[in-house]
Amino acid sequence: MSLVRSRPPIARADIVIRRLKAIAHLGDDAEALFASLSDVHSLPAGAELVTERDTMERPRYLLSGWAAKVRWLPDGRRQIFNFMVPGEGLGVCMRPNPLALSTVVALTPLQYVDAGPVQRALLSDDDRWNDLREAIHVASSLGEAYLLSQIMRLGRQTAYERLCHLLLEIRDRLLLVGMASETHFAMPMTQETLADATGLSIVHVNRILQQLRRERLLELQAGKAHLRDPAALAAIADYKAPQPSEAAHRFRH
Amino acid sequence: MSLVRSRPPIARADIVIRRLKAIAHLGDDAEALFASLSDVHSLPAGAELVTERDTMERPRYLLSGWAAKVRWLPDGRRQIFNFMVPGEGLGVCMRPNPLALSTVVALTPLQYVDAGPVQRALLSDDDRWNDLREAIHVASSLGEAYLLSQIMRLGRQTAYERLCHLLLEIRDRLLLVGMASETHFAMPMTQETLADATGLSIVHVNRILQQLRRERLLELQAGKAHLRDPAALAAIADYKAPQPSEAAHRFRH
DNA sequence: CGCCACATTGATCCTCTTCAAAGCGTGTGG
DNA sequence: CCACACGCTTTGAAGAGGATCAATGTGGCG
Repeated sequence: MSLVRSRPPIARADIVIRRLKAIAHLGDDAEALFASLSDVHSLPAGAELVTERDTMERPRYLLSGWAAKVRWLPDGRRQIFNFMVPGEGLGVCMRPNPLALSTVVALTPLQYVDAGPVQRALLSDDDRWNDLREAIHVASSLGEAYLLSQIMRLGRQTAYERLCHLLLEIRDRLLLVGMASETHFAMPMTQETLADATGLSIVHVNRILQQLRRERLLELQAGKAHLRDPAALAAIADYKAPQPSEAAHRFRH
Repeated sequence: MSLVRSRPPIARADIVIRRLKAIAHLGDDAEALFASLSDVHSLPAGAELVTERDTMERPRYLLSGWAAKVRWLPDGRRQIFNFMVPGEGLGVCMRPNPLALSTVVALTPLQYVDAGPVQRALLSDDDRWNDLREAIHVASSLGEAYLLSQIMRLGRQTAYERLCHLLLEIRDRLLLVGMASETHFAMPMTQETLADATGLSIVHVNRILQQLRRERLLELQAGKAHLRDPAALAAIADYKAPQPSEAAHRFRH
């Protein structure tokens, strides 16, 4: 597991602040806390950030690149539970998972920052961090919503619907951190990755993507996604965006 | 939504205590707190305990009967995210979900108890409830593990494997509260319910159950399940029980 | 140039769905 | 006590969605 500590941290936790501000209210103290995070690490594609059943190490925030929470069956079948996009946290929670429930794999080269200070703030009884706790709660709730969407896709949607739904979810997650527009975003995933996320075969993913292309609903090439008709895609997939901000308003008030 | 308050509460929260003690260490204070819960309600089969996107009301513990967290697609397709068996909690968490992420439906007539006092203890800053917080954390972590198992089943397992896996998981969850032996437990579910949980059609569930019966791996009739060869089932499904207790030991120490 | 990872295509197979009907058990009303 | 209805299970036949196998195409890169 080759950890490389970048001396002058190019990537900063700004993206994390952006995300948390998008889903909750974050005070100046909390913002300063994130801005002070500087223990940045890099990993190559394919590296494991976390190994299933290991004790969860230090909490982290992804600054750049993509990761996926995965599990394998003994015969090699792989399922992706969830993606991690920049700005999202890993093991940062009021409930520090003692044992990792899944392996986390880098899908691309990535950078993350150690969130030890955030974790300490969370677990302290200092009221100054109440808004931070709220934001983390909302983030955690969002994470659960993503898992439920995944179950819905896998259990009751067709291949066609699954892909539309997943792409819309990814767009919205990138939208939260300012890395997407309504119609365009970077998606550096192979079709194999998409297949492991949607529970399909590579070949079938390829064919469905071609269909979506033919129907002028989607372009997907060179790591760039272009949703040519987001409304149509949402109708196909019965896609509804989670409402984190509304949740934030009601919490603790 | 006909709520019936039973005057002399026949069902007590003993089963909740039993479950939490099985997955964590629970002090006398916490045990007394649960024992004092007395606001018991009953619901008929088919009633909704929680409606998706409603604000989450009072936290509860299921005392008897079965429930399921579900979501529907517009055309009527239904997916069950997770079951709830007696002893399990709903909305009891350091993170009180502001908006319910799924509808919760009573699969059988059931009883639950209002857990307002538990929630207040959790959110207080009284150190006396630290072990309670730990137990709730472990329970919440277990809940997430069940969601991940569900994703694995739906995404990458065959119908045959899914049913074996799900039945073993249910057995273990009932085992936690003393409502199952290694091989026998009550399972008052229709095949339709099983289908909605496994993402299969009713007809196919029926055929797979028959196959398991023919192979002398399983009996399932009159609401009773009999796993005739749990080891073989586990091998088929690559089933591994979650380890909540080990987790509990490491937490906060 | 040649290698490698990834995308694409065609053909065939099979798991699972759908549709339709018939059995079965239980509770209810006449 | 029987008739009937209703919910659930079971069975058969046909069809579709997706998997698998195998090969070819394509682009980046040492």
